[in-house]
Amino acid sequence: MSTPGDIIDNMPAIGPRAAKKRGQYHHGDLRRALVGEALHTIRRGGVEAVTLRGVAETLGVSRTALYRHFTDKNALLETVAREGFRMLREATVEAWERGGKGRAGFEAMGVAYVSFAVQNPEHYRVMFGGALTTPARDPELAKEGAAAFQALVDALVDQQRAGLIRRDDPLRLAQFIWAIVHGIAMLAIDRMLRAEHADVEKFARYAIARVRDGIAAPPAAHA
Amino acid sequence: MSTPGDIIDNMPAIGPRAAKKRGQYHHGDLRRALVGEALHTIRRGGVEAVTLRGVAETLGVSRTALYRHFTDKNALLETVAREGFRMLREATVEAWERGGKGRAGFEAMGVAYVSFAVQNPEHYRVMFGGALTTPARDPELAKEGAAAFQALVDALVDQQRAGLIRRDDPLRLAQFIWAIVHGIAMLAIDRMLRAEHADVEKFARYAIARVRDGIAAPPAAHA
DNA sequence: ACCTGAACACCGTTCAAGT
DNA sequence: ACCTGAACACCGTTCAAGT
Repeated sequence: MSTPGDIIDNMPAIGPRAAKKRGQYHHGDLRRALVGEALHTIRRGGVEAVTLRGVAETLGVSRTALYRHFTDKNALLETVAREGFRMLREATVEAWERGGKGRAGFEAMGVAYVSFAVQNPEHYRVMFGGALTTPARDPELAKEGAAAFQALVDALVDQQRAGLIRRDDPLRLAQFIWAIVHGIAMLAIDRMLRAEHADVEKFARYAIARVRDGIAAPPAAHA
Repeated sequence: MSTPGDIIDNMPAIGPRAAKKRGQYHHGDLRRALVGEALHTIRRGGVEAVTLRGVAETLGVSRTALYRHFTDKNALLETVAREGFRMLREATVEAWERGGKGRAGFEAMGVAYVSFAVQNPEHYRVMFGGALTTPARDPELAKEGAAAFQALVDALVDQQRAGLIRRDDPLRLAQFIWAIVHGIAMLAIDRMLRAEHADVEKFARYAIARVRDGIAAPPAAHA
């Protein structure tokens, strides 16, 4: 066990550390602190390790203080998931652009997607995998998820314009690609890839290469 | 809120069905009954709906009777997962064979995989998705999972021999295909496929067609 | 507004005891 | 062998009360 409250240090800090004195109100942005602590716990031990009581105690706050900022535990996890989609989008878009777009950029984008999942397995599982009680999705979460997906659509349209990819419906194409990287990510996280192919990034490159052949533009039989 | 204890009334009351008389031992195969009841509950409300207390009560058995047949709750869920892999293997192999193997059979196999997942979403989630506490996998579960995977490898090798598919490492190829159908299945289960492509089977056929082009044997430039 | 402690209705699991 | 009830150490959430 680490000392309680050591992640709060990431926050801009209102004072030396953020710990509050017993009996006083919480210092500053409890909402932010709750999300940060939940994410920290998720990284260390998965969603199942998150208990409202534990989070509150680490933050030096009463067990029910959370309900001032979230309707319930699920709402807290939804916020964590939302943050994950934002990070995923930023990682993939940056890879796409730094890779110079086109073929190389697209490969980098795919690798970045899988890498994010493998490096943040428990966080990724909260985003997908049904850890959320999702009868009615949080609209903010849906929006962030849609934005991440849109980045992929944009990259595909760009390549279609450049004549690199067949001109199928971009949404359909994007879902196809998404299913592949998502499948690789999930299998890798669940440790279901054989030892020979445990190098996930390498495997991702292989997959992207194979898919390339499948979605390549037809051999230029234009008008 | 309902009055406490009124759920017991749902039981057929000690007669027609297999319910046992109060105070007596369980009729026959309690182990089987536990797995069946757990699966039933999973289908209706997901893994989270499974409580040992609830399962026991439905079966008219004490809350701790389960521990005579399973080391803990996780062991029960592992058995449910194992059963899922067996069903998945049977469904895919049958599709492959009834489809006449080859191209058509392989497409049928892929569709069967995704269909199983979509028709048994909560069961599928127990098989993957980390619902299990899997620090050390149940060897029986691993075996059943490997058998399901092997069916895919076999189908690929068969097609390689028939010159339909490029002669890459079959294991690698199988993992690639698996990632795709798994990705489609998970996204479908999580309701993340757009309305336009909500017809999962159709979408699966599209994906398989695109992948076909990527894994096809090179245009016969042999010796 | 924001926080608190006590209380409620749940969990999985252990254990001494019964047949 | 197989089953039992009581008990233990947990949960998320509600609620009247405090500042």
